[in-house]
Amino acid sequence: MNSLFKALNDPIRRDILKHLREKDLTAGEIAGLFDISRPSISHHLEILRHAGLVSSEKQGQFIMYSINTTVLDEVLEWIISLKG
Amino acid sequence: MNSLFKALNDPIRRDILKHLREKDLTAGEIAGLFDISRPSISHHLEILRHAGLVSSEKQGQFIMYSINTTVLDEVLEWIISLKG
DNA sequence: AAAATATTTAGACATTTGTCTAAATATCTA
DNA sequence: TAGATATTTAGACAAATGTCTAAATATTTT
Repeated sequence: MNSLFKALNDPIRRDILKHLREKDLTAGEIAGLFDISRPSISHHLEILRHAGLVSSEKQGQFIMYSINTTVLDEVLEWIISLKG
Repeated sequence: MNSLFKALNDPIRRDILKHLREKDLTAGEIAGLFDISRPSISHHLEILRHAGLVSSEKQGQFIMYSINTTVLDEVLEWIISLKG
């Protein structure tokens, strides 16, 4: 729960998720979409991965990232229960 | 959007919202529910207020806080659009 | 095998965040 | 009007966060 809200609390990470919604992307492709360094993107991806929001798979020398939205159900339920 | 995710990214603030869901509370009553200082609670309340998640009304020497869940619709829509 | 490419890890650094104590402001009560 | 109560504001400080450059690891290509 904590790691989910934490992962969502950054505009770059939210933007990464929006892009991954369209299609899977390699770390390099994701880095190319933003004006920050590759190591910084790598760090953001690790936070998203730790929250379960993305998964990664090594494909040769590339690493392909995909979104996993099922963990967001927990957030949805939390918010909905608050709106009750 | 940013201030909303930021406000939600703290367990104490999320807990304050859960309590306010039950009934309106004064700043002092809220402070009594947690093991941190009154100024810290005051600071958390200011962040929630800034995000539009709570509103406050002065009642004599007290300040009564209420939850406002309508701003959460924006978050809900963001998440749902991500789940597509 | 060496060079090139893709990505992460390590370490440094400035900014933001959450907490505290002390002081200020406002309201109520004797 | 004093004193008590409720809350915030101000300022300090440690910890967390986001960024960077340099170096390490792994894979592909020549």
